[in-house]
Amino acid sequence: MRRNKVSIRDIARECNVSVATVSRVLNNSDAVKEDTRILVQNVIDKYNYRPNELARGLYTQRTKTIGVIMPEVTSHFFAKVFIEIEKSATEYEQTVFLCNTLSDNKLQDFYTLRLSEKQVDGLILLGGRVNETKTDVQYVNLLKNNFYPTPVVIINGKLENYYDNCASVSSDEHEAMFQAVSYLTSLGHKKIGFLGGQRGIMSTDIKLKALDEAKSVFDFTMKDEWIKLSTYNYQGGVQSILELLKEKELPTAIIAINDEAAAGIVNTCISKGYSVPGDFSVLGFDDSSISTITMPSITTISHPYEKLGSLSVEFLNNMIDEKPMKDVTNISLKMNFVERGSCGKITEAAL
Amino acid sequence: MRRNKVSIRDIARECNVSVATVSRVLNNSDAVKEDTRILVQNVIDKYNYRPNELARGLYTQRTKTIGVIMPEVTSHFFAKVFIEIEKSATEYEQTVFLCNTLSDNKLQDFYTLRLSEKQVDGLILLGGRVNETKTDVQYVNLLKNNFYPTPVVIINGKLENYYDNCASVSSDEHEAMFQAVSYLTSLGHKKIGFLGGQRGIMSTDIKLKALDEAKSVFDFTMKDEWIKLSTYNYQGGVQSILELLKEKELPTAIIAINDEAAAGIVNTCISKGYSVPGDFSVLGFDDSSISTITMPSITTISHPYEKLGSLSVEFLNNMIDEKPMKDVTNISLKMNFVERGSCGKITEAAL
DNA sequence: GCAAAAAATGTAACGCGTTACATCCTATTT
DNA sequence: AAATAGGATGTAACGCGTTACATTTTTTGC
Repeated sequence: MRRNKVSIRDIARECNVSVATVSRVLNNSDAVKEDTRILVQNVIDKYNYRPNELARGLYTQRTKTIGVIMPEVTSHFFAKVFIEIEKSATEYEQTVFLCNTLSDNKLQDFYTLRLSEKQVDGLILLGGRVNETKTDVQYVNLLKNNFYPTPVVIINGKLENYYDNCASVSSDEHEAMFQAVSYLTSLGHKKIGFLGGQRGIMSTDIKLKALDEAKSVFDFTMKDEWIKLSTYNYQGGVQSILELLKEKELPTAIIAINDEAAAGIVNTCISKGYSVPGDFSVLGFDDSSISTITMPSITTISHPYEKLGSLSVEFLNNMIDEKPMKDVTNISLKMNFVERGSCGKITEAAL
Repeated sequence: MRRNKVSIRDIARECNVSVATVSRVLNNSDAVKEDTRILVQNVIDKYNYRPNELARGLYTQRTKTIGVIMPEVTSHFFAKVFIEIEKSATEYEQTVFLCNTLSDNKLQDFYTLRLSEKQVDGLILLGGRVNETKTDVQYVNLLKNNFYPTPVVIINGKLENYYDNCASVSSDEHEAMFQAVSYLTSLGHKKIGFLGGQRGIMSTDIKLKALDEAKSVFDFTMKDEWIKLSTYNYQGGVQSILELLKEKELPTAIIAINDEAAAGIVNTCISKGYSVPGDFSVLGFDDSSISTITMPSITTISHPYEKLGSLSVEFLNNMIDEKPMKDVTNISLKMNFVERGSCGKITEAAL
């Protein structure tokens, strides 16, 4: 077996003090005589000794570790949120386990159990399909039976009423959708389509619901044939716009599930000879890096990434420390409109 | 303090057996009478008991955890490699800590110590600038003093001769550069420029060196003024092409440090009224998702992502298990040419 | 039916920090 | 100089699996 690192007992022996004293020096706790402190610290430095976090965690019941479960970091949205989570976690002196489920429920279960065994102090769930569908019920049960009472924060999802020790942080996609419609109608668009995404996933369901509700507030139509769902990526955008273009009557504005899909839509329109925004205004979501790459660049609605990350870590830590949450356990944050080139005033041509 | 989870002793008590027996059931080790096994397993299931990995790791000196340190997951290349690392790690029953340094050396040091305290079984270093520069020497010393003897694998970097317990897995960017030049010269290009990247980082240094060496094999020129370095992203591509366009004489083919930069180059050329590949052939690297989004799409040279991930995890585990490495501790993998639309035969116009 | 071998199970130490409690030492008070 | 308070340090239990070794139970062989 590999040689062991030096332990607190080794340090204590060399200093002729007890392990308790070394521990006190390590944690700046209680009183240690200055002479002793310096003596011990010197030996610690001499050996580059650092306490074993496993042993520490075993006793303190706190690992200073949190888990993050998401579908895929290769998606720009998730990667960006992750970076913010990590930044905040570092402020709380926490390290994060990142688990990519690749949208596989089995893998999600597996990682959840794994994280529980690793004694994470808390879990952040991202992009999950936690609502009323069947697999969700199953996952919620797994959480209840095998993860409770470890706290969980869900980002852009719903877990309240299902798991006791939880909180949520969301982008207000409902309000964002109203912003979107308000903007598009102000440009003169009266026919709006929706492309990409998938029912059963929060960010699609919410947007569609909002779009429907917006009908009673704004003057526009949205026919069922103008909704083509598929996936959350570029290819999904391509597929759904190709589907849409088969219709006899077409909308003049298109809201895409996200910027990746919007990019697929923009490029496909252009290569089919349409003009964007001349023939179609295309609006994306997320402010992904891709949105500045297409020509025209994509007008989009961005998530409050930094807040999304920092608040979820803050909420999680409040629960970990069992601090009162001031009744706010579910928060919804405003999304930000980013105007670029893919939307424009309705033109003669489009009518 | 939060209530403790059920422990192996609780299970043992309820079963009227010793903890050793429960442990044996958990690990399928030694012989346990079938009756006992079933009895114990039932109680384990009843309580959804799962052993505490901290305690296990404390004794076995193995945490089944590895660390990955990289600049940023928001970069597509790193995210893709990470996904592959995670897949392979899962096969080895390992969980991974992901640390993003945001290219900050301090943060890199910090995370390295953190991972050491967490007793990771091994570390994979990605995109680091480990070679002869000053900060590297400092980092290597940190590894030696505070991380050794935990094994380290570096992807697309060099650590041999600096750290004892290490291995490396690389994309053969040198050979890839020869492929690139061979391809471009075969299309008739005799003037090749190089844009993006940064000296001191392996993937830039190697490419420039290879480009230089290729001069004696292929018939082309590469003037110093045609090399404009900046960063690894879209903006870097934009900046460097704008710099290049100020030159009196211009190359007809451009090799970009990666696809993000290539995208910036392609789009900038187009918006300046040039044609790609009519006026400039642009070749990228990495096969990032962005390369299929620009118009034209970007001809690129891809990394063997899956191998990069799986071999680094395999090497790491060989070192963890102290298996002989058959003398292969540094491996270089062939990159793959992906022909798309951004390169073409040299035209009259470009001459 | 008994001895010996084999199988099953138990005991207790171990890995390594942390901390409640005990003990010892120094300084202050009278 | 003795008593006391308070500061400094030590002792040992604890958290929870694992495993070497010891002990008990069962099986095998004759």
